[in-house]
Amino acid sequence: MAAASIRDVAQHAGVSVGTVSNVLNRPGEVSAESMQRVHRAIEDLGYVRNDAARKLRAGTSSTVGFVVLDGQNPFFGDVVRGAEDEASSHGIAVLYGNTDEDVARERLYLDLFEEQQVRGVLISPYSDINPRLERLRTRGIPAVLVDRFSGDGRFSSVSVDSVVGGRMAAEHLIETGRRRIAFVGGPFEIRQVTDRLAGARVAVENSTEPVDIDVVATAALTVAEGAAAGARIISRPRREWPDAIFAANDLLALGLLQALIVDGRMLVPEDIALIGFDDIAFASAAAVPLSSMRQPSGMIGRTALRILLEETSDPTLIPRQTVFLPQLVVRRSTAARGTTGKT
Amino acid sequence: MAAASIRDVAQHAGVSVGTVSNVLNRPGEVSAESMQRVHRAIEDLGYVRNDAARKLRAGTSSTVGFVVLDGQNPFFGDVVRGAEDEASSHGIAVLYGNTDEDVARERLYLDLFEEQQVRGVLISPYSDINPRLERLRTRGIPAVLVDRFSGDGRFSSVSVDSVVGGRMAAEHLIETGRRRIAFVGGPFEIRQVTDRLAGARVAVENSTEPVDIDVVATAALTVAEGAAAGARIISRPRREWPDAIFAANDLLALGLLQALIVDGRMLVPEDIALIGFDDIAFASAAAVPLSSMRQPSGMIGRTALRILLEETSDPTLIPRQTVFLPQLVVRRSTAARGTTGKT
DNA sequence: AATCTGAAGTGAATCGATTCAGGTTCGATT
DNA sequence: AATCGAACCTGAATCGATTCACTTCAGATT
Repeated sequence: MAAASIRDVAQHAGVSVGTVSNVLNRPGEVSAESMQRVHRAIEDLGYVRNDAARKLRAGTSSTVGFVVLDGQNPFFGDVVRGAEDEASSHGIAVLYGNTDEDVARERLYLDLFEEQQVRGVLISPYSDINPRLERLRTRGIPAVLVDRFSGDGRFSSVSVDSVVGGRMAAEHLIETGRRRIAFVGGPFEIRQVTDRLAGARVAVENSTEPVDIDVVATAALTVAEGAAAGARIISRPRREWPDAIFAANDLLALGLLQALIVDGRMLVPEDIALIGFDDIAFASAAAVPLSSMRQPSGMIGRTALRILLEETSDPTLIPRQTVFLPQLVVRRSTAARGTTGKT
Repeated sequence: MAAASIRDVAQHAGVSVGTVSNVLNRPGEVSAESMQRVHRAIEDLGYVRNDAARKLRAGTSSTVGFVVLDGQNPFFGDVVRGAEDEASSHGIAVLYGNTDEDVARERLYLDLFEEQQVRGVLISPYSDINPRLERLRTRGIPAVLVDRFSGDGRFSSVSVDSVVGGRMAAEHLIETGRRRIAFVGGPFEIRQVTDRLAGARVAVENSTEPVDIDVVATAALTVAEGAAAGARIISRPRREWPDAIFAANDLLALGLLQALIVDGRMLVPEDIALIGFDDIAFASAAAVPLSSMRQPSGMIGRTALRILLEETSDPTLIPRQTVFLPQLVVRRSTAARGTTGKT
């Protein structure tokens, strides 16, 4: 049983294909009578529009591609979710691909999206793919960078100011009396990591008190790497133990927390404060609820999608950089020493 | 600058469009000479295949739709990931939509996938959509149910035996000396929840020792609901405290764990054992590493996709139900009372 | 009665990749 | 030399929705 085409519908309703198309696309220009008959026919035949034919003719689709860096990180899950919400209110679907920090897959998905003639592309880039995105643009497919500031201003971007976030986190640690801060994060190819560290350094330098900061490098932003980093910190001679840790993201922080609790010699927050970044859902659910720099993740997705749609409808728009400020969320893991603080 | 079409490529290379198509689709039937010239031309013109035209002609695409119940749950993230991996090794892309337990969105995505003529649909159903799936099937679009046994055998499914899983979890609690078990879960519209409880009841009845089990209902399978349920349990008179909790999934379990630790009167695992279901990544990273029933989540996704592809290539295949057994993962949260067990 | 107007409708051309019946070339075989 | 077949190539027809120049016709205007 072949699917019904627009021609079948036209025949069944006793009108021309043009009229059927008008019923579907500009209902104003059709008499009530035809309208009804066409709808009947559609119902009877179970007709469903063939998107391929429509797309071929129109040269564009109602799909948007999203190339995500790390689908396992709940932070990106929230961003995708926001984009999806916004998209579905515009009748647009999000096609989505995971790169897992793999250059080949990043390219694969961009090719795929180009073949599919998506309306536009959201991407949290891993490698430097500006040239690739330029080419897409000449094809009429705009792109918006997500969670990454567009340094050269060639594309619109939606991100969070990681430098400010890093500064706020470190200032919070200093204000609550900490003086020896360890920054845990890596790899340093990831822009956000270096920015957060840079921000923390600013806070340290601006401090009226003398504050130390040292760096513990990790190979990835995962729970496992966080736990490993924790073990390394614990194995230091006791007098070199920090009294605060700033983790580049919450996954690391959760790993660190686990390592510290298992070891048991340094209590959080009594002996050592711990703060993460992203404020994923699991941060507040940790055994010691985790302080964190909240990113408005859903909002990032929504905004990116909205900007993308604006650019598709007016290609002359100049790229604009949207930067949100992160927000300090204080929970028990950074309570000051004397405090019995619960959250 | 209009994008180059296959005709432009043919002209540029001095061959016919048919030959260009052959280069792209059956490289064996083309001389090395033409091959090279066509590839040159493709390079020069920056040609990219128009997927819409190809799909229109072929009547089918190389895309698969995945309708996911709860994109925020890391368990589904892992399933999607597995499906994606398998798909990409077949040159197939996964289009993915989140229903968030919303009937309207479920229908929306199915409509969308039908218009797009996807190859097939993976779905973890929320409402009863068998009729809708039947219609898709008459259109040549097969569907595979994910994480849900197909009761009437009309569709293939890939799931985990939740009854057995529930039994194993409860047996483990009983074997390690627990006698008063609380089952935390809900809503009971979700099949998995009732199955897991049913399994636990079987274990209790089969036990040679007298074992109590009672049910603490939740409104959703989330961390927040878990914490709330924990508070309710703690507020009971002391002699009615359970000595073990079986949570319907890990999100609940993590919430429960947090509530118990914050309160501090019941130690895990000394006073109360805690086991979850799914074995998401955060389970092992919890402050008290969480015992759980592991579901082979990635495998579920891979398998579902593989079955789907088989059904697309041979529509006469009879639906088959694939059921995995969950696996008990013992960590510290269910260590026997005397033990200093660490994991 | 002749003419015009606007609303409603028609149907052929179009988008670009694929397919396949038919054509050409050329070396091997008889 | 004639015949054959394999290898390779050609190009028109096709998929289905959209578009737009064109037709139709009821009713208004002169």
